[in-house]
Amino acid sequence: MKFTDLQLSEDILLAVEKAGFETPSPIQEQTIPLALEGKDVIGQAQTGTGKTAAFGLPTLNKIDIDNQAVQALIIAPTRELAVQSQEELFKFGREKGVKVRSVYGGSSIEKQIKALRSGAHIVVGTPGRLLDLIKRKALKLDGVETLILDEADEMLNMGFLDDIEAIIERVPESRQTLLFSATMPEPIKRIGVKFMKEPEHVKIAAKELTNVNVDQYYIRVKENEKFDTMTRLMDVDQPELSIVFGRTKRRVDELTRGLKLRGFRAEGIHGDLDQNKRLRVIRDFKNDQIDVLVATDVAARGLDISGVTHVYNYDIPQDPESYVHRIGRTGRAGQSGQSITFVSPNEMGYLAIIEDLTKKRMKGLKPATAQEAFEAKKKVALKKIEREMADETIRSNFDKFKKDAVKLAAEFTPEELALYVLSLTVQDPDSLPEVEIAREKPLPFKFAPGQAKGKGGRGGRDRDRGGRRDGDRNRDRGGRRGDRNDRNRRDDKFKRDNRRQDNKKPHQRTSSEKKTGFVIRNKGER
DNA sequence: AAAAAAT
Repeated sequence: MKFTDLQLSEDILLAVEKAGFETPSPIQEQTIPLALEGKDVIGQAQTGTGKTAAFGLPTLNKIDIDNQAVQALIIAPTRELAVQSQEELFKFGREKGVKVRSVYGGSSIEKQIKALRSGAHIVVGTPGRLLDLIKRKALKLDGVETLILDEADEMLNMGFLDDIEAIIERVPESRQTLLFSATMPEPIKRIGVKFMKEPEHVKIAAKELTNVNVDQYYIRVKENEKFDTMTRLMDVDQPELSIVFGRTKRRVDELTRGLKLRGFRAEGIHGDLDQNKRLRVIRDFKNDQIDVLVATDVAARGLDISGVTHVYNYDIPQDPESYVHRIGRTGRAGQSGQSITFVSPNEMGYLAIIEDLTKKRMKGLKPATAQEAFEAKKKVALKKIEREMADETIRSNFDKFKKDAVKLAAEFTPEELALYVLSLTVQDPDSLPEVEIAREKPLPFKFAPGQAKGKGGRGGRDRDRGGRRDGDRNRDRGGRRGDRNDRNRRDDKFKRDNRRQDNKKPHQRTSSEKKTGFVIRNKGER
Protein backbone atom coordinates (compact mmCIF):
# COMPACT_ATOMS: atom_id res chain seq x y z
CA MET A 1 0.00 0.00 0.00
CA LYS A 2 1.32 3.44 -1.01
CA PHE A 3 -0.03 6.92 -0.46
CA THR A 4 -0.71 6.98 -4.18
CA ASP A 5 -3.20 4.12 -3.68
CA LEU A 6 -5.32 6.38 -1.49
CA GLN A 7 -7.82 8.52 -3.29
CA LEU A 8 -6.03 11.79 -2.60
CA SER A 9 -5.74 14.56 -5.17
CA GLU A 10 -2.51 15.19 -7.11
CA ASP A 11 -1.50 18.38 -5.29
CA ILE A 12 -1.85 16.71 -1.89
CA LEU A 13 0.09 13.65 -3.05
CA LEU A 14 2.86 15.91 -4.35
CA ALA A 15 3.20 17.54 -0.93
CA VAL A 16 3.19 14.11 0.72
CA GLU A 17 5.96 12.99 -1.58
CA LYS A 18 7.95 16.17 -0.93
CA ALA A 19 7.69 15.48 2.79
CA GLY A 20 9.36 12.13 2.11
CA PHE A 21 6.33 10.00 2.93
CA GLU A 22 5.78 6.85 0.87
CA THR A 23 3.91 4.26 2.83
CA PRO A 24 0.95 5.24 4.98
CA SER A 25 0.99 4.04 8.57
CA PRO A 26 -1.81 1.65 9.61
CA ILE A 27 -3.93 4.43 11.11
CA GLN A 28 -3.51 6.50 7.94
CA GLU A 29 -4.26 3.55 5.69
CA GLN A 30 -7.46 2.76 7.55
CA THR A 31 -8.89 6.17 8.38
CA ILE A 32 -8.05 8.21 5.27
CA PRO A 33 -10.46 6.28 2.97
CA LEU A 34 -13.25 6.51 5.56
CA ALA A 35 -12.70 10.23 6.07
CA LEU A 36 -12.62 10.79 2.31
CA GLU A 37 -16.00 9.09 2.08
CA GLY A 38 -17.30 11.66 4.54
CA LYS A 39 -17.78 9.25 7.42
CA ASP A 40 -17.42 10.27 11.06
CA VAL A 41 -14.34 8.56 12.48
CA ILE A 42 -12.83 7.87 15.88
CA GLY A 43 -9.17 7.17 15.20
CA GLN A 44 -7.10 5.58 17.92
CA ALA A 45 -3.49 4.63 17.38
CA GLN A 46 -0.24 4.73 19.33
CA THR A 47 1.73 7.92 19.78
CA GLY A 48 3.99 8.94 16.93
CA THR A 49 2.21 6.95 14.23
CA GLY A 50 0.99 9.85 12.14
CA LYS A 51 -2.45 10.74 13.39
CA THR A 52 -2.16 14.38 12.33
CA ALA A 53 -1.70 13.37 8.70
CA ALA A 54 -4.42 10.76 9.10
CA PHE A 55 -7.06 13.44 9.72
CA GLY A 56 -5.16 16.26 8.00
CA LEU A 57 -4.76 14.79 4.52
CA PRO A 58 -8.42 13.95 3.88
CA THR A 59 -9.42 17.30 5.38
CA LEU A 60 -7.05 19.18 3.07
CA ASN A 61 -8.31 17.06 0.20
CA LYS A 62 -11.87 18.22 0.83
CA ILE A 63 -11.10 21.95 0.93
CA ASP A 64 -12.52 24.05 -1.88
CA ILE A 65 -9.88 26.70 -2.53
CA ASP A 66 -12.35 29.07 -4.17
CA ASN A 67 -14.64 28.99 -1.16
CA GLN A 68 -13.45 31.67 1.27
CA ALA A 69 -15.31 30.27 4.29
CA VAL A 70 -13.63 28.40 7.11
CA GLN A 71 -14.31 24.82 6.02
CA ALA A 72 -12.47 22.87 8.71
CA LEU A 73 -11.94 23.48 12.41
CA ILE A 74 -9.36 21.64 14.49
CA ILE A 75 -9.41 22.02 18.29
CA ALA A 76 -6.29 21.20 20.30
CA PRO A 77 -5.60 21.11 24.07
CA THR A 78 -2.45 23.25 24.13
CA ARG A 79 -1.21 26.28 22.25
CA GLU A 80 2.02 24.62 21.15
CA LEU A 81 0.09 21.74 19.69
CA ALA A 82 -2.17 24.12 17.77
CA VAL A 83 0.92 25.79 16.30
CA GLN A 84 2.49 22.46 15.40
CA SER A 85 -0.63 21.09 13.69
CA GLN A 86 -1.05 24.34 11.77
CA GLU A 87 2.51 23.99 10.51
CA GLU A 88 2.04 20.39 9.46
CA LEU A 89 -1.22 21.06 7.66
CA PHE A 90 0.26 24.08 5.94
CA LYS A 91 3.11 21.88 4.68
CA PHE A 92 0.74 19.34 3.15
CA GLY A 93 -1.63 21.98 1.81
CA ARG A 94 0.76 24.51 0.32
CA GLU A 95 0.82 22.94 -3.16
CA LYS A 96 -2.92 23.22 -3.23
CA GLY A 97 -2.86 26.73 -1.77
CA VAL A 98 -4.82 25.97 1.38
CA LYS A 99 -4.74 28.72 3.98
CA VAL A 100 -4.31 27.28 7.48
CA ARG A 101 -4.41 29.62 10.49
CA SER A 102 -3.72 28.95 14.14
CA VAL A 103 -5.43 30.88 16.93
CA TYR A 104 -4.62 30.59 20.62
CA GLY A 105 -4.39 32.61 23.80
CA GLY A 106 -1.41 34.47 25.16
CA SER A 107 -0.64 36.31 21.96
CA SER A 108 -2.11 39.23 20.06
CA ILE A 109 -5.72 38.64 19.12
CA GLU A 110 -5.57 41.54 16.67
CA LYS A 111 -2.94 39.80 14.59
CA GLN A 112 -4.97 36.62 14.60
CA ILE A 113 -8.09 38.50 13.52
CA LYS A 114 -6.14 40.07 10.67
CA ALA A 115 -4.85 36.67 9.61
CA LEU A 116 -8.39 35.27 9.65
CA ARG A 117 -9.61 38.22 7.54
CA SER A 118 -6.89 37.59 4.99
CA GLY A 119 -8.47 34.19 4.41
CA ALA A 120 -8.65 30.92 6.29
CA HIS A 121 -9.75 27.59 4.87
CA ILE A 122 -8.71 25.70 7.99
CA VAL A 123 -8.48 27.04 11.53
CA VAL A 124 -6.53 25.26 14.28
CA GLY A 125 -7.08 26.64 17.76
CA THR A 126 -7.37 26.24 21.50
CA PRO A 127 -10.85 26.46 23.07
CA GLY A 128 -10.72 29.77 24.95
CA ARG A 129 -9.41 31.84 22.07
CA LEU A 130 -11.78 30.20 19.61
CA LEU A 131 -14.75 31.20 21.77
CA ASP A 132 -13.37 34.71 22.14
CA LEU A 133 -13.07 35.07 18.36
CA ILE A 134 -16.57 33.68 17.86
CA LYS A 135 -17.97 36.23 20.34
CA ARG A 136 -16.17 39.04 18.56
CA LYS A 137 -17.64 37.79 15.30
CA ALA A 138 -14.13 37.49 13.92
CA LEU A 139 -14.62 33.78 13.36
CA LYS A 140 -17.61 32.32 11.52
CA LEU A 141 -18.13 28.60 11.67
CA ASP A 142 -21.30 28.18 9.62
CA GLY A 143 -19.27 27.03 6.63
CA VAL A 144 -17.41 24.33 8.56
CA GLU A 145 -17.74 20.90 6.96
CA THR A 146 -15.13 19.08 9.02
CA LEU A 147 -14.71 19.33 12.79
CA ILE A 148 -11.72 17.63 14.38
CA LEU A 149 -10.89 17.11 18.03
CA ASP A 150 -7.18 16.40 18.26
CA GLU A 151 -6.31 14.62 21.52
CA ALA A 152 -10.03 14.00 21.63
CA ASP A 153 -10.23 12.31 25.04
CA GLU A 154 -8.53 15.32 26.59
CA MET A 155 -10.83 17.75 24.79
CA LEU A 156 -13.88 15.86 26.04
CA ASN A 157 -12.63 15.78 29.60
CA MET A 158 -14.16 17.92 32.32
CA GLY A 159 -12.44 21.27 32.21
CA PHE A 160 -12.64 21.39 28.44
CA LEU A 161 -16.07 19.91 27.79
CA ASP A 162 -18.14 23.06 28.37
CA ASP A 163 -16.03 25.09 25.96
CA ILE A 164 -16.06 22.31 23.40
CA GLU A 165 -19.84 22.05 23.55
CA ALA A 166 -20.15 25.81 23.14
CA ILE A 167 -17.93 25.72 20.06
CA ILE A 168 -19.64 22.71 18.52
CA GLU A 169 -23.01 24.51 18.82
CA ARG A 170 -21.67 27.00 16.29
CA VAL A 171 -20.75 24.32 13.75
CA PRO A 172 -23.45 23.07 11.34
CA GLU A 173 -25.09 19.72 12.12
CA SER A 174 -24.30 18.52 8.61
CA ARG A 175 -20.58 18.45 9.37
CA GLN A 176 -18.21 15.52 9.42
CA THR A 177 -16.69 14.90 12.87
CA LEU A 178 -13.30 13.29 13.47
CA LEU A 179 -11.92 12.32 16.90
CA PHE A 180 -8.28 11.30 17.21
CA SER A 181 -6.12 10.24 20.16
CA ALA A 182 -3.79 7.53 21.37
CA THR A 183 -6.02 7.00 24.38
CA MET A 184 -9.80 6.83 24.49
CA PRO A 185 -11.32 5.75 27.81
CA GLU A 186 -14.73 4.20 27.26
CA PRO A 187 -16.80 6.79 29.22
CA ILE A 188 -15.10 9.62 27.33
CA LYS A 189 -15.72 7.87 24.05
CA ARG A 190 -19.42 7.70 24.87
CA ILE A 191 -19.47 11.47 25.35
CA GLY A 192 -17.74 11.92 22.01
CA VAL A 193 -20.19 9.69 20.18
CA LYS A 194 -22.98 12.11 21.14
CA PHE A 195 -21.43 14.67 18.82
CA MET A 196 -21.10 12.21 15.95
CA LYS A 197 -23.24 10.38 13.41
CA GLU A 198 -22.72 6.61 13.15
CA PRO A 199 -19.00 6.87 13.77
CA GLU A 200 -16.55 4.23 12.63
CA HIS A 201 -14.09 3.35 15.36
CA VAL A 202 -10.65 2.52 14.01
CA LYS A 203 -8.35 1.20 16.70
CA ILE A 204 -4.88 0.07 15.74
CA ALA A 205 -3.21 -2.86 17.52
CA ALA A 206 -5.66 -3.01 20.36
CA LYS A 207 -3.26 -5.10 22.43
CA GLU A 208 -0.54 -2.50 22.92
CA LEU A 209 -1.58 0.95 23.98
CA THR A 210 1.95 2.28 24.18
CA ASN A 211 4.35 2.55 21.29
CA VAL A 212 6.47 -0.60 20.99
CA ASN A 213 9.55 1.44 20.08
CA VAL A 214 9.76 2.83 23.60
CA ASP A 215 11.66 0.77 26.18
CA GLN A 216 9.93 1.40 29.47
CA TYR A 217 11.80 1.37 32.76
CA TYR A 218 11.08 2.39 36.31
CA ILE A 219 13.36 3.12 39.24
CA ARG A 220 12.18 2.83 42.81
CA VAL A 221 13.84 5.64 44.70
CA LYS A 222 13.18 7.77 47.75
CA GLU A 223 11.99 11.29 47.11
CA ASN A 224 15.13 12.92 48.52
CA GLU A 225 17.42 10.80 46.35
CA LYS A 226 15.50 11.34 43.14
CA PHE A 227 17.40 14.29 41.80
CA ASP A 228 20.86 12.76 42.18
CA THR A 229 19.54 9.48 40.83
CA MET A 230 18.17 11.16 37.76
CA THR A 231 21.21 13.28 36.95
CA ARG A 232 23.50 10.29 37.36
CA LEU A 233 21.31 8.26 35.06
CA MET A 234 21.32 11.08 32.54
CA ASP A 235 25.11 11.12 32.71
CA VAL A 236 25.18 7.41 31.96
CA ASP A 237 22.44 7.52 29.31
CA GLN A 238 23.89 10.52 27.48
CA PRO A 239 20.56 11.31 25.81
CA GLU A 240 20.60 13.21 22.58
CA LEU A 241 17.51 15.17 23.58
CA SER A 242 15.39 14.41 26.61
CA ILE A 243 12.22 15.57 28.29
CA VAL A 244 11.85 15.60 32.07
CA PHE A 245 8.27 15.71 33.30
CA GLY A 246 7.40 17.23 36.67
CA ARG A 247 4.12 17.23 38.55
CA THR A 248 3.59 20.97 39.04
CA LYS A 249 4.69 24.28 37.57
CA ARG A 250 6.72 25.09 40.66
CA ARG A 251 8.40 21.74 40.51
CA VAL A 252 9.34 22.31 36.89
CA ASP A 253 10.93 25.64 37.84
CA GLU A 254 12.94 23.99 40.60
CA LEU A 255 14.01 21.09 38.44
CA THR A 256 15.08 23.39 35.64
CA ARG A 257 17.19 25.40 38.01
CA GLY A 258 18.71 22.30 39.54
CA LEU A 259 19.58 20.81 36.17
CA LYS A 260 21.12 24.07 34.95
CA LEU A 261 23.25 24.19 38.08
CA ARG A 262 24.47 20.71 37.30
CA GLY A 263 25.55 21.92 33.88
CA PHE A 264 22.72 20.61 31.74
CA ARG A 265 21.45 22.78 28.94
CA ALA A 266 17.89 22.71 30.26
CA GLU A 267 14.87 24.97 29.97
CA GLY A 268 11.43 24.65 31.49
CA ILE A 269 7.98 24.99 30.00
CA HIS A 270 4.63 25.34 31.76
CA GLY A 271 1.43 27.30 31.65
CA ASP A 272 2.57 30.19 33.86
CA LEU A 273 5.28 31.27 31.44
CA ASP A 274 4.43 33.90 28.90
CA GLN A 275 3.60 32.60 25.47
CA ASN A 276 6.69 34.06 23.79
CA LYS A 277 8.88 32.20 26.23
CA ARG A 278 6.92 28.97 25.73
CA LEU A 279 7.26 29.09 21.99
CA ARG A 280 10.91 30.11 22.23
CA VAL A 281 11.73 27.16 24.49
CA ILE A 282 10.10 24.71 22.08
CA ARG A 283 11.89 26.30 19.15
CA ASP A 284 15.26 26.18 20.94
CA PHE A 285 14.67 22.55 21.85
CA LYS A 286 13.95 21.71 18.21
CA ASN A 287 17.03 23.65 17.08
CA ASP A 288 19.37 21.87 19.51
CA GLN A 289 19.94 24.98 21.61
CA ILE A 290 18.60 23.02 24.57
CA ASP A 291 19.25 19.37 25.45
CA VAL A 292 16.73 18.88 28.24
CA LEU A 293 13.17 20.12 28.17
CA VAL A 294 11.64 20.23 31.64
CA ALA A 295 7.86 20.29 31.45
CA THR A 296 4.51 19.92 33.11
CA ASP A 297 1.87 17.95 31.27
CA VAL A 298 1.53 20.95 28.94
CA ALA A 299 4.10 19.08 26.84
CA ALA A 300 2.68 15.60 27.44
CA ARG A 301 0.50 15.40 24.35
CA GLY A 302 1.10 15.61 20.66
CA LEU A 303 4.40 17.45 20.45
CA ASP A 304 6.48 15.94 17.69
CA ILE A 305 10.15 16.67 18.21
CA SER A 306 12.67 14.48 16.46
CA GLY A 307 15.78 13.41 18.33
CA VAL A 308 14.11 12.92 21.71
CA THR A 309 15.77 9.70 22.88
CA HIS A 310 14.73 9.75 26.55
CA VAL A 311 11.68 10.69 28.57
CA TYR A 312 12.22 10.96 32.33
CA ASN A 313 9.13 10.95 34.51
CA TYR A 314 10.71 12.70 37.47
CA ASP A 315 7.26 12.54 39.01
CA ILE A 316 5.12 9.55 38.14
CA PRO A 317 1.94 10.69 36.39
CA GLN A 318 -1.11 10.14 38.52
CA ASP A 319 -3.29 9.96 35.47
CA PRO A 320 -2.38 6.80 33.54
CA GLU A 321 -3.38 8.30 30.17
CA SER A 322 -0.88 11.05 30.82
CA TYR A 323 1.85 8.41 31.11
CA VAL A 324 1.01 6.99 27.70
CA HIS A 325 1.24 10.43 26.11
CA ARG A 326 4.35 11.55 27.98
CA ILE A 327 6.44 8.56 26.96
CA GLY A 328 5.05 8.99 23.47
CA ARG A 329 7.27 12.07 23.02
CA THR A 330 10.02 9.56 22.18
CA GLY A 331 10.04 6.56 19.87
CA ARG A 332 8.24 8.47 17.13
CA ALA A 333 8.07 7.65 13.43
CA GLY A 334 9.84 4.32 13.86
CA GLN A 335 12.74 5.69 15.94
CA SER A 336 13.56 3.99 19.22
CA GLY A 337 13.35 5.62 22.61
CA GLN A 338 13.50 5.01 26.34
CA SER A 339 11.33 6.12 29.19
CA ILE A 340 12.37 6.06 32.83
CA THR A 341 9.79 6.62 35.54
CA PHE A 342 10.91 7.45 39.07
CA VAL A 343 8.67 5.94 41.70
CA SER A 344 8.94 6.58 45.41
CA PRO A 345 7.98 3.67 47.66
CA ASN A 346 4.57 5.14 48.52
CA GLU A 347 3.76 5.63 44.83
CA MET A 348 4.07 2.01 43.79
CA GLY A 349 0.28 1.87 43.50
CA TYR A 350 0.34 4.37 40.63
CA LEU A 351 2.83 2.16 38.84
CA ALA A 352 0.37 -0.72 39.02
CA ILE A 353 -2.46 1.45 37.71
CA ILE A 354 -0.36 2.54 34.75
CA GLU A 355 0.71 -1.00 33.92
CA ASP A 356 -2.90 -2.02 34.17
CA LEU A 357 -3.85 0.46 31.46
CA THR A 358 -0.88 -0.15 29.16
CA LYS A 359 -0.95 -3.95 29.64
CA LYS A 360 2.79 -3.72 29.71
CA ARG A 361 5.33 -4.27 32.47
CA MET A 362 8.01 -1.69 33.00
CA LYS A 363 11.44 -3.13 33.68
CA GLY A 364 12.92 -2.31 37.07
CA LEU A 365 16.21 -0.45 36.94
CA LYS A 366 18.82 0.04 39.65
CA PRO A 367 20.02 3.59 40.22
CA ALA A 368 23.34 4.34 38.57
CA THR A 369 26.19 4.70 41.07
CA ALA A 370 28.45 7.72 41.35
CA GLN A 371 31.21 5.50 39.96
CA GLU A 372 29.16 4.72 36.83
CA ALA A 373 28.28 8.37 36.31
CA PHE A 374 31.94 9.25 36.77
CA GLU A 375 33.09 6.63 34.27
CA ALA A 376 30.59 7.88 31.69
CA LYS A 377 31.75 11.44 32.08
CA LYS A 378 35.39 10.40 32.13
CA LYS A 379 34.94 8.97 28.65
CA VAL A 380 33.48 12.20 27.36
CA ALA A 381 36.14 14.23 29.13
CA LEU A 382 38.92 12.11 27.63
CA LYS A 383 37.52 12.57 24.17
CA LYS A 384 37.54 16.31 24.68
CA ILE A 385 41.07 16.33 26.01
CA GLU A 386 42.39 14.18 23.21
CA ARG A 387 40.84 16.57 20.80
CA GLU A 388 42.32 19.61 22.49
CA MET A 389 45.80 18.21 22.93
CA ALA A 390 46.91 14.72 22.05
CA ASP A 391 48.39 13.84 25.41
CA GLU A 392 47.76 10.24 26.38
CA THR A 393 49.41 10.55 29.77
CA ILE A 394 46.37 12.51 30.91
CA ARG A 395 44.42 9.28 30.96
CA SER A 396 46.38 8.02 33.93
CA ASN A 397 45.39 11.04 35.97
CA PHE A 398 41.88 9.68 36.13
CA ASP A 399 43.15 6.61 37.94
CA LYS A 400 44.27 8.80 40.82
CA PHE A 401 40.70 9.64 41.72
CA LYS A 402 39.91 8.28 45.15
CA LYS A 403 36.44 7.25 46.26
CA ASP A 404 35.49 10.63 47.74
CA ALA A 405 36.76 12.37 44.65
CA VAL A 406 34.70 10.13 42.41
CA LYS A 407 31.58 11.07 44.30
CA LEU A 408 32.25 14.72 43.69
CA ALA A 409 33.40 14.22 40.15
CA ALA A 410 30.14 12.50 39.36
CA GLU A 411 28.54 15.91 39.62
CA PHE A 412 31.03 17.62 37.35
CA THR A 413 30.37 18.29 33.73
CA PRO A 414 32.71 16.52 31.31
CA GLU A 415 34.19 19.94 30.52
CA GLU A 416 35.01 20.54 34.13
CA LEU A 417 36.51 17.09 34.49
CA ALA A 418 38.65 17.66 31.42
CA LEU A 419 39.71 21.02 32.74
CA TYR A 420 40.59 19.55 36.09
CA VAL A 421 42.62 16.66 34.73
CA LEU A 422 44.40 18.97 32.34
CA SER A 423 45.33 21.23 35.20
CA LEU A 424 46.90 18.26 36.98
CA THR A 425 49.35 17.83 34.14
CA VAL A 426 50.54 21.42 34.09
CA GLN A 427 50.97 21.82 37.82
CA ASP A 428 53.50 20.26 40.09
CA PRO A 429 51.67 17.76 42.32
CA ASP A 430 51.92 19.80 45.54
CA SER A 431 50.58 23.00 44.15
CA LEU A 432 46.94 23.57 43.61
CA PRO A 433 45.02 22.39 40.58
CA GLU A 434 42.89 25.39 39.78
CA VAL A 435 39.48 24.82 38.32
CA GLU A 436 37.19 27.72 37.95
CA ILE A 437 33.64 26.62 38.30
CA ALA A 438 30.98 29.18 37.67
CA ARG A 439 28.82 28.44 40.63
CA GLU A 440 26.04 30.93 40.99
CA LYS A 441 23.35 29.84 43.38
CA PRO A 442 22.74 26.85 45.60
CA LEU A 443 20.56 24.03 44.39
CA PRO A 444 16.93 24.33 45.34
CA PHE A 445 16.28 23.10 48.85
CA LYS A 446 14.34 20.04 47.82
CA PHE A 447 17.29 18.57 45.98
CA ALA A 448 19.57 18.83 48.99
CA PRO A 449 19.33 15.51 50.79
CA GLY A 450 22.22 16.53 53.04
CA GLN A 451 20.09 19.29 54.41
CA ALA A 452 16.90 17.26 54.40
CA LYS A 453 18.58 14.84 56.76
CA GLY A 454 19.65 17.74 58.92
CA LYS A 455 23.33 17.32 58.14
CA GLY A 456 24.98 20.63 57.44
CA GLY A 457 23.27 23.61 55.96
CA ARG A 458 23.54 25.40 52.72
CA GLY A 459 23.49 29.02 51.71
CA GLY A 460 24.61 31.33 54.48
CA ARG A 461 26.80 29.08 56.55
CA ASP A 462 28.55 27.59 53.58
CA ARG A 463 29.19 30.94 52.10
CA ASP A 464 30.78 32.05 55.36
CA ARG A 465 33.28 29.28 54.97
CA GLY A 466 34.36 30.93 51.77
CA GLY A 467 31.98 29.01 49.61
CA ARG A 468 34.02 25.81 49.62
CA ARG A 469 31.80 22.92 50.40
CA ASP A 470 33.87 20.15 49.00
CA GLY A 471 32.66 17.62 51.46
CA ASP A 472 29.08 18.37 50.54
CA ARG A 473 27.92 16.20 47.72
CA ASN A 474 25.27 18.74 46.81
CA ARG A 475 27.60 21.28 45.46
CA ASP A 476 26.22 23.19 42.59
CA ARG A 477 27.95 24.50 39.61
CA GLY A 478 27.37 26.37 36.45
CA GLY A 479 29.18 25.37 33.35
CA ARG A 480 27.75 23.77 30.30
CA ARG A 481 27.40 20.40 28.80
CA GLY A 482 27.15 19.05 25.30
CA ASP A 483 29.58 19.84 22.55
CA ARG A 484 27.13 20.87 19.88
CA ASN A 485 27.24 24.61 20.31
CA ASP A 486 29.70 25.54 22.99
CA ARG A 487 32.99 24.52 21.49
CA ASN A 488 34.26 28.04 21.17
CA ARG A 489 33.22 28.90 24.65
CA ARG A 490 35.00 25.86 25.96
CA ASP A 491 38.20 26.72 24.11
CA ASP A 492 38.06 30.15 25.68
CA LYS A 493 37.58 28.58 29.06
CA PHE A 494 40.69 26.45 28.65
CA LYS A 495 42.75 29.44 27.60
CA ARG A 496 41.40 31.65 30.30
CA ASP A 497 42.09 29.08 32.93
CA ASN A 498 45.65 28.34 31.88
CA ARG A 499 46.45 32.00 31.62
CA ARG A 500 45.08 32.63 35.05
CA GLN A 501 47.16 29.88 36.57
CA ASP A 502 50.40 31.38 35.29
CA ASN A 503 50.38 34.35 37.65
CA LYS A 504 48.60 32.82 40.57
CA LYS A 505 49.99 32.32 44.03
CA PRO A 506 49.39 28.87 45.51
CA HIS A 507 46.39 28.39 47.72
CA GLN A 508 46.52 26.80 51.15
CA ARG A 509 44.56 23.55 50.99
CA THR A 510 41.94 22.74 53.55
CA SER A 511 41.72 19.18 54.81
CA SER A 512 38.67 18.35 52.71
CA GLU A 513 40.45 19.70 49.65
CA LYS A 514 43.38 17.45 50.37
CA LYS A 515 41.05 14.51 50.77
CA THR A 516 39.25 14.97 47.49
CA GLY A 517 41.78 16.85 45.42
CA PHE A 518 39.15 19.35 44.31
CA VAL A 519 39.02 23.05 44.87
CA ILE A 520 35.82 24.73 44.00
CA ARG A 521 35.35 28.43 44.20
CA ASN A 522 32.41 30.69 43.94
CA LYS A 523 32.11 32.79 40.86
CA GLY A 524 34.46 35.75 40.88
CA GLU A 525 36.32 34.52 43.96
CA ARG A 526 40.11 34.32 43.91
C1' DA B 1 -5.19 16.88 42.74
C1' DA B 2 -2.67 19.09 38.77
C1' DA B 3 -2.53 20.94 34.36
C1' DA B 4 -4.56 22.98 30.37
C1' DA B 5 -7.53 26.86 28.33
C1' DA B 6 -9.59 34.00 27.31
C1' DT B 7 -8.42 38.72 29.28
